[in-house]
Amino acid sequence: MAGKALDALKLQERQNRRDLILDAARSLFAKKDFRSVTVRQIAKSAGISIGTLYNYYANLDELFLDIFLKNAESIVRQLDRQAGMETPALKSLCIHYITFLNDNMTFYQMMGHFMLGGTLSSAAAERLDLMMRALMDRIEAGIHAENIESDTRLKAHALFSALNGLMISYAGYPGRTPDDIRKHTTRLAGLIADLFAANPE
Amino acid sequence: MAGKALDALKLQERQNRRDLILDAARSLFAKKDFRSVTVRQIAKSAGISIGTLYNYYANLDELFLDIFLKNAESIVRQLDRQAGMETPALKSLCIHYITFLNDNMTFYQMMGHFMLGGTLSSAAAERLDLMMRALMDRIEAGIHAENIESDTRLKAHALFSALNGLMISYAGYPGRTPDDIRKHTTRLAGLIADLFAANPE
Amino acid sequence: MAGKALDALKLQERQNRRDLILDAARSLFAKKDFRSVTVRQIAKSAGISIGTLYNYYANLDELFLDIFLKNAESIVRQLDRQAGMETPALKSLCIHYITFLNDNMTFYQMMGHFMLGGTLSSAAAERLDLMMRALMDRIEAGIHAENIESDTRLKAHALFSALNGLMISYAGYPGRTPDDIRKHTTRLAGLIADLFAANPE
Amino acid sequence: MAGKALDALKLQERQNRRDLILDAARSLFAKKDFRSVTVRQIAKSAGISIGTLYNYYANLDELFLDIFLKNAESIVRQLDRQAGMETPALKSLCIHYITFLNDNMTFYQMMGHFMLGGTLSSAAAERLDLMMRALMDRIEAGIHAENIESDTRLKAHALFSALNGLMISYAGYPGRTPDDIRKHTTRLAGLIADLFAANPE
DNA sequence: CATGAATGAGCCTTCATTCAT
DNA sequence: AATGAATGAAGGCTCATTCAT
Repeated sequence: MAGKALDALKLQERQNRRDLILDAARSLFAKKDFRSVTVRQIAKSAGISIGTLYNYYANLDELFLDIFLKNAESIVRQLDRQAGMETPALKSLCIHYITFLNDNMTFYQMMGHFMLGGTLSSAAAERLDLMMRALMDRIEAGIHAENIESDTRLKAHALFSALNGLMISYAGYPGRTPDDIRKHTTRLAGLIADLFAANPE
Repeated sequence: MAGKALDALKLQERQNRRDLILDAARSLFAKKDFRSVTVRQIAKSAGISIGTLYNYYANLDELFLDIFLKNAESIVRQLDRQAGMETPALKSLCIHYITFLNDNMTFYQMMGHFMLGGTLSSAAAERLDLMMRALMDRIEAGIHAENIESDTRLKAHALFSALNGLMISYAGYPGRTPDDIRKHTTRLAGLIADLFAANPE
Repeated sequence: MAGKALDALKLQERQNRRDLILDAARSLFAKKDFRSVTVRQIAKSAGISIGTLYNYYANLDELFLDIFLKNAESIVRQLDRQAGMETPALKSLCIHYITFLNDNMTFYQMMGHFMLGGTLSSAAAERLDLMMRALMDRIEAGIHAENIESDTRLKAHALFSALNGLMISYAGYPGRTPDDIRKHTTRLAGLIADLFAANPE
Repeated sequence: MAGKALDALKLQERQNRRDLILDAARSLFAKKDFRSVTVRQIAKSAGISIGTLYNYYANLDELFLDIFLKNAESIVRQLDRQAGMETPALKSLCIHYITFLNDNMTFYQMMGHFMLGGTLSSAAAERLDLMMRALMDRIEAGIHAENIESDTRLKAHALFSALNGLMISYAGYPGRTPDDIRKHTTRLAGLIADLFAANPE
């Protein structure tokens, strides 16, 4: 029993370390494109050696995936928290999500990285898939909340895509400030939500 | 006057060279992710030296931008050609565009590159902006064709984003073949087009 | 006196642990080149921690040397066992030895490691020297068995070298299977044995 | 024609550079085990950058192979030069070869590296094979010179192995000076040569 | 204009060994 | 005695860009 408790402690300690590394990496991502962040920088920023970092993550992509999934969990939790509290439900959900993307560009960049270019291990691919489904569930729930009954999963896919598309289309638009971007994408998210909510069946 | 003609000739010659390089790069992109293509490979594929390549392009990003814009021109031309020939107009346009993205993943990846991560010179940014506007004009025209009158530019933005989003959300989805992707994104594009065409004003 | 017995027990226990580690390492060498085996792998394979391994061996080279010497003991025992049982004695001995080398490439690679590149402590060097002499004694005995009387130690050296040389010259020869190697080296070992047995004094 | 001459010049220049790198590497090998020599050290010693080194050699193993083959060429030329000039021919050849090995331990270490552990490209394997055959031809010629007619190729293999074996068996023998080694291996080489020359058919 | 050799900072990753617990 | 996390120097290699010819 003591052994079990010890193991739990160790596991906790290990998770703490991983979180430390994760936070260090995230703080770097705030300053620059995540693809240009190096192992050295992350290790230094976390106050550990390079070797130690590799004790916790087999390679950079695993670390990146962990951050991505942490972020995804976070947005899922946020959506769950606000579900049913605001009306209209779908519009509120869309605006929450697009706000999240504006606040977490790294999440969005990583989505692009893993979805377009990445070479994922099958274990990693599964984790990614699972998380995407969880996210999609919330969006589908938002659609249900609008009393839409037909093709809800498909519509969730379409809506999810449409929101994601706002960022690739406008996030780095030359000559716009982050605040401009936020306003524009939020407005467009609202417009898109309305379209989906209108339910022209 | 002779000088002028000579200049024109030179300019033409220069453009020919650039086209040669462009085509070489494009043929490489067909085989592999554009971020993993090296200058050496492009030069070799174009049958010129690295130094010569740099006589025509100041750096890789300029070359990439050129390719991106060439692709954009191409899709604009395609949209112009099919405009008014097929009905329903907007749905046809959307499916054309998503088909183009499926066929030209490099275009899409570059859009992500420039919109999310890139550091463009202001001249380059302007060229990019101009081209995006031209593309947007066609989409707006498609919306007009559905007899939608209000907020057409905004809706064009929303629609453009929604279509782009399909790729980042589903291209590369683990376990799907390119053909699966194509079918799914085309279907979703149709659904999105219908929503926009429904015009619930 | 009780202390003495306890000491002996401890010593025995210690030796058991060393044997455990040795066997783990050997089983790894069967699968891959010994230079590419890591401390971590050996520890894991032995079911102990890295730290514990270092309680029993000051460094990797000491472990390697121990394995080498264990292997050497083994071949010496084999030669003793078959001595006088087969005729012609020398040829039989040579074929036994070359068979052993084919079956224990690690032994041979380690011989190369220690004889060509290694930096041995003087204690280690002495252990190595002792074992080589023991091996040489058996070869010299084989030469005596052919009624050769002159320069027998020198001839033992020459014969030992000649047999060792078969491996560096043919093991790993590009395009040959392990079985090809075994046949070729065995045949050559027979030829060499005949030359030494011919005794042209 | 000018182009051809220019090409030849360039080729020559390229070869000069490779020779420069080769010599730098060789001078390092004189001081330490060739496996512990690094790319950085070789580049520095050759007065060039790391990148430049890689312009001439795709990887370290290619460089090592080149050095090995250069050395092999050198011993082949030496054997050709002395062929027929000294008697007894075979003994002289053997002593020449063993002297060469004593003077060029790196050659011997590399032989071990490529024959035992190396991962050669097939092109490299072919170059290696060709050179080994050339060397073997000389040894076979030496056997012919002793009026031995039967199994000469096989005997060449055996003799070649026997000589190579002298080094792995004695080159690093603990407590011996290089001069001790040289004397002992030379003496044994003579003994071996006599055995082969005795031709007990 | 064309060439392509030269550059070298920078990349990710490995691994024998140590030492606080 | 046993542990295994931490270390960090060192490894081989890449590649956009420059510049002397």
